[in-house]
Amino acid sequence: MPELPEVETVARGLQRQIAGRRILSITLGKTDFIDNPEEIEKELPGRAIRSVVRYGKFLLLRLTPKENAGETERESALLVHLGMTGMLRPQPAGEPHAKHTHVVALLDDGRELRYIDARRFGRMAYLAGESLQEELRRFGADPLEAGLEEFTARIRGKRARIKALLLDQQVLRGVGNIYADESLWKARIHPKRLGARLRKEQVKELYRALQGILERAIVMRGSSIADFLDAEGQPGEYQRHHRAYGREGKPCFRCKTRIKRVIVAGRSSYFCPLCQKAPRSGRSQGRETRNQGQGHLKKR
DNA sequence: CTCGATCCCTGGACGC
DNA sequence: TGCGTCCAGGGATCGA
Repeated sequence: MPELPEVETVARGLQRQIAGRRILSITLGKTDFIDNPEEIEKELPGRAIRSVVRYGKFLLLRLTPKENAGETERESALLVHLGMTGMLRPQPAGEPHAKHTHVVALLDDGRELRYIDARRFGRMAYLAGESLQEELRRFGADPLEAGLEEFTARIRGKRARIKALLLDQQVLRGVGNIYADESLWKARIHPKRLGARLRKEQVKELYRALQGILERAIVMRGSSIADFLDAEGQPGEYQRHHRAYGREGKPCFRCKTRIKRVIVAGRSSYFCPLCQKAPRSGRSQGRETRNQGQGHLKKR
């Protein structure tokens, strides 16, 4: 499932492979995940791909203006969200199309940029000018660009559970379920803790954990757990370093306690029940701790 | 404001 | 082998 490190990996691969190429034509398959398919068919042919960058979990293919369009140069881009199973990669035009290939852009060097997405949980949109800026403004800070001050303000300024905040793209853009759980594990914070009730020191630990994990995951070209492949068709390696995500019942790397799984913010959340202390029970924070009195805390 | 529930979609795992 | 069922999850939406 492409999150920030996976999308960054794809963006870098595409930048290397297709930046500068001109789009000659567009062929669409199923379009129910595309905001404006007819505009894509009309606007993309003739434009070159100026650069490919990541924006949160989106790929932003920045485009040149149409050649003869005398209009004032408006920023234009193709936004691509890979959802759960989306893949975007250039392939020789002669190669057969994989199943679930829904968008094909013929490039000026004989290759095709193909969007393949079995579940179509992704999203694609052509946007320009103010509507592009408006769309980008909807999202929160990039976790790798935000300073500690901003991060702290965003986390402590809300009363939602920390897991929900990490997943909320309007708070931070790019974090998904895997890296949320991994960073909470590293910072020893229970996913049900309220953001507003974290101590400053804990927020700082979370900030450092999140940045460190994202950076390391980018170096390893992301996590391939289901079927993530980068722009070159290669899997990532970071799944070998997961400490919490997907490890239900397995021993915690710190204390050997079995990793537990609970649903928080509607998503599976993996955590160590010993290292990541649950919030005091109460209607506001969930009741996982109902029977964990002070009794056995210092059991020795 | 925040919550959970529901829907979208398909492939893979699992049970019989 | 071949069904049926459940689950995964990012994001939108809706009602509580």
